[in-house]
Amino acid sequence: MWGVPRGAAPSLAAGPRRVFGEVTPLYDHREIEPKWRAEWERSGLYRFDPDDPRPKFYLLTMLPYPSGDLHIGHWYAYTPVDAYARFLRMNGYNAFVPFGFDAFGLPAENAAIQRGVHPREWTMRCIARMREQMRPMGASFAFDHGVVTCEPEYYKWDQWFFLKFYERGLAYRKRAPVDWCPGCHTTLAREQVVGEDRRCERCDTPVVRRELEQWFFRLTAYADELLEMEGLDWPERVLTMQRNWIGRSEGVRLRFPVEGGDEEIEVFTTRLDTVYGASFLVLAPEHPLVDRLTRPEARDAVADYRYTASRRSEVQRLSTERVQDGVFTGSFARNPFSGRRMPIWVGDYVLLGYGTGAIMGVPGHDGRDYAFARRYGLPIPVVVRPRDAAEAPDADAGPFSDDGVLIDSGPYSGLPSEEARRRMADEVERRGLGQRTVEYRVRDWLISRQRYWGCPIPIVYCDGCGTVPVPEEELPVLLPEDAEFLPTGESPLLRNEAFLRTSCPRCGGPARRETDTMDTFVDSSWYWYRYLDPHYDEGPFDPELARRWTPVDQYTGGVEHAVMHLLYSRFFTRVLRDLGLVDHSEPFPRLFNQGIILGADGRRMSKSRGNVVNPDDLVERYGADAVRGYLMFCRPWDEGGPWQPGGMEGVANFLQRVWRVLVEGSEERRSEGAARAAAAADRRELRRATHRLVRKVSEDMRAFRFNTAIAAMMEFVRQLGRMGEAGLRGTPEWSEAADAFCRVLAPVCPHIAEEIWHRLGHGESVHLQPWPEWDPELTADEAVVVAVQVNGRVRERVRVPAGLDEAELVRVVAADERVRRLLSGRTPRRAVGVRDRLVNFVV
RNA sequence: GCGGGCGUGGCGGAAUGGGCAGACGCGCCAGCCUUAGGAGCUGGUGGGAUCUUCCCCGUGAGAGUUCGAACCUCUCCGCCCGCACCA
Repeated sequence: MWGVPRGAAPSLAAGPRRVFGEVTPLYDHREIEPKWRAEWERSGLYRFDPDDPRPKFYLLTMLPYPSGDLHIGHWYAYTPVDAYARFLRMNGYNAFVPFGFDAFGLPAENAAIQRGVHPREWTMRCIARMREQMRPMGASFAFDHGVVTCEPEYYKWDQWFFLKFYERGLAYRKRAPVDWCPGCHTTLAREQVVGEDRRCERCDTPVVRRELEQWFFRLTAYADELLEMEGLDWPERVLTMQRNWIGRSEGVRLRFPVEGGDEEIEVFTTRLDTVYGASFLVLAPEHPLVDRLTRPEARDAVADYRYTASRRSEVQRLSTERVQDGVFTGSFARNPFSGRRMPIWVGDYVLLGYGTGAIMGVPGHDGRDYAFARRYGLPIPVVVRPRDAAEAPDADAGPFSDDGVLIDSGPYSGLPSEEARRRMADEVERRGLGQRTVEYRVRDWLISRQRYWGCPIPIVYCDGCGTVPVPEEELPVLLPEDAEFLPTGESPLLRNEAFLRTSCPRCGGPARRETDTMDTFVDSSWYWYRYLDPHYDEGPFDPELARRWTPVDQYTGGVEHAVMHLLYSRFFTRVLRDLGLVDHSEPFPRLFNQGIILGADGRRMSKSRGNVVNPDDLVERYGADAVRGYLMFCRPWDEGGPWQPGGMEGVANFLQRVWRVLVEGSEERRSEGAARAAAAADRRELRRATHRLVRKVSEDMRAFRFNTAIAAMMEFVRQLGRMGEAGLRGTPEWSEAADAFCRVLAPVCPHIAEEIWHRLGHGESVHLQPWPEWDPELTADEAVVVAVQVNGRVRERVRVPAGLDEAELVRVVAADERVRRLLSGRTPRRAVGVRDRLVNFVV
């Protein structure tokens, strides 16, 4: 029943083997892996039951975009998730591990343009293919709970959320300078523009600036709250990235009166302590006051400058070391602290989108202002000196931008920066010049995309009523199936009359639909709630299930989503909370980032580079269990790196050995006859090894240290093989060892573990067994070898009873014959003992 | 520039409440088995000296703390990642 048919080609890793002159049965993954997968599917082994009374565990992995081809990186991300899920179940948890697809997005639409396939069909084919490629992994995921975000029954609720956001003023439309990707023919959120040369995160094309009317989600309303991350068990760098991205800074808004009128210029500063050193003001070129403040004689120069600046943002700023330039408006303001007359300049190193779009120039204490002042010969007052320097720093030596002690600052002279800021802010507020404020770097989330393959924004425009939300009962606003895909770069929705033309929900008159679709990050900002019951139709998700099953207990995924997806999801969850839909603020209290596997050449895997490692080939050759095992063994899960093709063999050999020791070995014993009487000491040793294995694997699995867990299994099997030779087969200790080993192997290599489990004579699946327990008593050594050091150098090793305390250990070791010889009569000045480790004699 | 992380054999990596550095695996070497082996088994494998033992040097570099440092402190060097005119 399990011999390899003569004609069948055995897999390379499991070549025929001769024992006692005949071909013996061998481990053939091609036979057992499909067999067990079919069996698990048939018996519904991993069917999810939300009402199962065992403690729940929601284990979630970021849903992938269905690119159509699974590569080894996907396996690297998902295999440990499956192993951990199996581990949890064996530990008594009802683990929910759904798997879905982030199915809207540009590649499908581009495929439609290039190959004439409808995006829906393309996407569904990709999903089918990826599911097919996932199958051999034997993953215990709840695929039937996996949402596909391009399904109307899903995106209907994106639209529903949009309406809720709109009602609360959290979704709004405004005209603003936005980032446009010429490659993708759409606007992008600020988070999707990367690098110092500002490229599109998807296609790497440099973005350009455009002034457009777009929909935004008011993320900034939650900026402060999103900064609260205490208690999140997340990788430090992700926390840091989010903190930096939100970029909170405390400061003061301060108004400077303009000479000869009643205009005022408001600036934001975090360094109010330097206000006596402010010698000029700079406005962003787009600042609304520029026109009014520009004197007739400066008009041409300012207009020129603004034009150049506007072009500059469209072309790329190639250098970060660009000079700070600008132009004088001809107007002056007065410094309300020093009384100094300050020229008002326009400069594009000042950004309209941050603070007030205007700054006070403090060249003595800010690098950019310094460069600007130098360039245009503006005065450089020095008003702060370093704490430990008695003299004022020389203005020619460059700006001093640290905190220090104030000088030449009227009544504030002599105060440290921090205290001065406090008192000066009091004065600002007292005199009505401005107030303390907090500024954030994060912007509202631009969600409009000028593309077809996304969730339509449920808004219509009526000549009479203006912007009108689509009523809830009319959702979903369906994407028209009959769209035409042309390489014009324009959304097909713009030319689709049937979609475009509608009637106003308010007055019934003719109206036009919004043609922008939503950023696909909207789809992925709440999907884990929908997973619980993907076909629920009374709301976006079943609130009762959400109450019991969320937040997610453990989230895993790539670090590339550190700001985008994770920030949006945290924002969404807070809005859901404020809508009364969930009772928590953080969707993912625990996050783990797996590393990225690169091509063997050390570069990112891509078809164009030809360095993609295909899991199908590896599975065919070595079997899914070996591939799973190797991926979990090759490095710590949070580390990535180049694919090392050679390493596969090691795990394949390990599984061969497992088979030989546990399956073939038992045959040999039967054919050889009775086992030799096993020594009692060996039997104790075997139990010790078994219980230590269980302890080690339990601890490592819990902490996601899969590589060392597997190393421990490898060591154990080697030892087990030796024990078998020593005649321990057939003993109760052997049975315990084989039994426990099968169970700890099961999460990592589920197929072979199941096969061996059954061959050991068990009827029920190994995956339904409880995780083995270890007895601390049994893991303890009876005797240990401790190192004997003299002056910190190992000179001898001595076997002593385990568990001696420091004093006893030193006494026992010092009494040893070889140690006495080593010390040769010298009396140690000191002896340090470390239990079960070493003794150090200082002479 | 700011922030986060990391430097251990030929390679991936073990070992950080300071305590025998290099677990486990790849590769390499030797032996066994074999008609054969790109299979399997056994053993060896940081560098140097000696070739049996004893010894010396070794965790990016240098210093420090300590009986004892890959681990703690300081300085420096290098690499990776994120942000980058944010006032």
